[in-house]
Amino acid sequence: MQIVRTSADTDAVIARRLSLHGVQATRQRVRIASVLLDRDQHVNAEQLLDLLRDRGIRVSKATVYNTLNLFAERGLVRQLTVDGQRTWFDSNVEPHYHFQQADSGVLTDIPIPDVAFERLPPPPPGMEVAGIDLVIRLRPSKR
Amino acid sequence: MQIVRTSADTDAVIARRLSLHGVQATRQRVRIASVLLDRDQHVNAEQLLDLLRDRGIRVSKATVYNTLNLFAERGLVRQLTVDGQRTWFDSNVEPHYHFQQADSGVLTDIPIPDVAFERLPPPPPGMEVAGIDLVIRLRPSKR
DNA sequence: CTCTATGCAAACGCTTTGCAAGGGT
DNA sequence: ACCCTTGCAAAGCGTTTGCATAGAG
Repeated sequence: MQIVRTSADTDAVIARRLSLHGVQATRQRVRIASVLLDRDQHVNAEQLLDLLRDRGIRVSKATVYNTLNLFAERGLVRQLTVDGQRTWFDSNVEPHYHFQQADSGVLTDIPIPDVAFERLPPPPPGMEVAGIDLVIRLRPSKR
Repeated sequence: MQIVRTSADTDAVIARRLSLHGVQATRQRVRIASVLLDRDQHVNAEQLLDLLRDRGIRVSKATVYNTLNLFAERGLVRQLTVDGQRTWFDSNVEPHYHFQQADSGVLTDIPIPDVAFERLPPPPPGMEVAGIDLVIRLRPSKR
């Protein structure tokens, strides 16, 4: 079942969500959020810029970068480091892991319950675990 | 017990190692390898350049980059992606995982036997697992 | 009215590349 | 002798920043 909302409605909902994360709900940010947080996805700045343009939303590159970083800082998106080339942002902020296609770099979520650790090393003295990043790299199988 | 070799001896050993990996053993590459592959370490291009300078070895920045990429391609080092800012190279090419200090970015090896998976998701159809990257992010503990 | 966000272009940091000179086999 | 490597400087690419203008509360 698909949920359809008027754009005004959606914007208000988004604006409140931003406020709750301590982010001032400006026009650009609401527009960016409406595209970025619309569904679970992995995007980089350029792709987001394209997505916005596709919908006729004009936002400067600088604002896209600033907004992505701000959203990441405030927990609206998760910043991923999977290749050294660009920064990826994951609109799914729930803990989870990733598959990555070696060729294209495309990311796919792995839900937490799909992975279980039987043994993990204790953190060094004076340190605690801040998070676990697990990436399963994939390649096309031979047969 | 520490193994001590004459530098001439070492260079010959290194040169053979490079050849075995299909890398032509030029002067710069042997020098770089002697510093880089000397022990298990995680370095980026700039750090390697500094290490070389410390030993009075003059190599251009371009050559350091070219050589690191070549070594990675030929399996002499492993390329790591842990932050989006720079590329790290790990002289330990045996499979293993990493701790990463959130503040400094410093990497520490986690030996394979220290981690055991109880459950892992099957790769999607037509794909096979090329590798598993596991990074346990650390922060100073509160108490 | 004040403070923050936005857009633009320039600056930045890391990495790659074009080209001429030098080195390996 | 030929092909590969090296060094230098310039270019490239993703990202950040300075500053003037526009917008939010």
